[in-house]
Amino acid sequence: MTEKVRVRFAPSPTGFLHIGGARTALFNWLYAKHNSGTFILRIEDTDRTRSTDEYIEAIIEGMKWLGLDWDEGPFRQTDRFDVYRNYIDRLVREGKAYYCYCSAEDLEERRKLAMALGKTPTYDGRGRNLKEPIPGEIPAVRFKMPQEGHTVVDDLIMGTIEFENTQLDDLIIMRSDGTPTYNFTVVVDDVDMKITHVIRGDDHLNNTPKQIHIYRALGYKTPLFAHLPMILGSDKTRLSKRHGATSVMAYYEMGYLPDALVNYLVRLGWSHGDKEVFTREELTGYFSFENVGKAASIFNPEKLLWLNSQYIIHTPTEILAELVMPFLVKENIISEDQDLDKEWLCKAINTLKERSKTLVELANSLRYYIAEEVTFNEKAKEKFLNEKSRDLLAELKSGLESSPEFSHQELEKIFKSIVEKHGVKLKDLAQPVRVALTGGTESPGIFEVLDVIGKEKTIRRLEYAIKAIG
RNA sequence: GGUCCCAUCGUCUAGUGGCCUAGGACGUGGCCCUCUCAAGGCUGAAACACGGGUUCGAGUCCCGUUGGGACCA
Repeated sequence: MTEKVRVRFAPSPTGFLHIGGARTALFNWLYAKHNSGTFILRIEDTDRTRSTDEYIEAIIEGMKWLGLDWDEGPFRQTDRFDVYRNYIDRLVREGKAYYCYCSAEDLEERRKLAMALGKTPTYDGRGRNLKEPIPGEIPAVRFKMPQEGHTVVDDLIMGTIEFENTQLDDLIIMRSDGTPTYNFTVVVDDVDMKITHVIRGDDHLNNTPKQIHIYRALGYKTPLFAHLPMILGSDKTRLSKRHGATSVMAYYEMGYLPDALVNYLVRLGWSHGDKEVFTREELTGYFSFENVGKAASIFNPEKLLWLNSQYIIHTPTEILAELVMPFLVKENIISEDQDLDKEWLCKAINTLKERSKTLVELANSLRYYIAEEVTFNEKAKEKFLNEKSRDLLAELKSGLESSPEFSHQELEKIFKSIVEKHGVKLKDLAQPVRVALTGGTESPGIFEVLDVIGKEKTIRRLEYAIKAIG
């Protein structure tokens, strides 16, 4: 009864994979997975002047990072020019398209004239009845749109939308330079690739009736359409560089986890009751267009950051240890060939994972565990490394030196005895120690920090701090 | 300019005519926990754009207004 679902993501390689594109790709991927269908990656590079191989690579890199694997492709339109040519010739032969000799300048002039008269600029179809080619001129090819009646788009998300055919201009399907146009090539590609569901941004909604007529002229059944609402920036305009990072890979560099970004993106427009955090399995299991909203949504970096922190907390520490390595190098915390003891690193990360919203933050917090020397935050030093704390630090140092054990319980005992002896609060000791060991006033629990740093290094740092007080 | 789409807290959203005194999440205020910072727990403020209908009853259906967005060049 139902044919196998085949969907595609068709970005044009005129830039990196951006947030909006990634969301479109994601919804296609989810729909394919949900229906055990096929997900196809197609590169729309007909615009040769703006398309580059670097961007193709970048898009593929972004897709891979997000874990949106495709089953077929990547296909490239530039490999298919002959195919388009054949279809265009056929349409002309069948009288469904015709040559148009109007130059771009003529058209522009007439448009201006119409605007000046307060009329809607439309193409008048003057080439339709041309019997003979005009010698010496290279024509474009226009598609004959029906001139009466209406066209219905049955959209899986937007519902039923009617367009008056009188509004549909005879569309250029091949420019005079021989290149086919977008609205034509998508249809041909989708037909050839047997696409069953066209899932794309709703910026394409107005093109859809035109495309439907091209399907019909070609003699093919139209696919089902699902137009996704747009993602907007904080000022409700199209998401752009003004709104901060829009390239997917920029989020990798800022230390985001791909699953967090995917989770964030899917909740932009789609929902499943009150649920906020999903595994991939849940996502592919639950996904359906019925729960996709129609309204555009605004990209909210704060919520993404929160989700990322949640994903970091719930990612197994061993995996975090792998993921953080490149960031340790990039942040100059370790050298490229430096190795860290895996077990120790995991212990360190365990104290930090619920305090890190990104991998970059995690890496930077690891700095005081890994580095040989601490650098004091000036304010912290001033406030906590002083005459008052010197004796306490010195006493702790000797207490640690004479203790055979370095366990959490033993440490707590040593701290307690010093605190009691001096009649001070634990924080009066803990904060100076914290500054001595980490350089700052914020860190995991002090006993955990001691445990990770180890006896020797701890004593060395206490010594150093005492000296610093003078 | 024409056409098309959209409209619930600041943001993402639940809501498919009575379950809504409008729920959840991010963010934000307060409190608790506490050696700091987080995480966590509790708690507060915060929305149905407006105006008409339809209906016993409308956030939910219809029409209009306003506002936003997209496409066509």
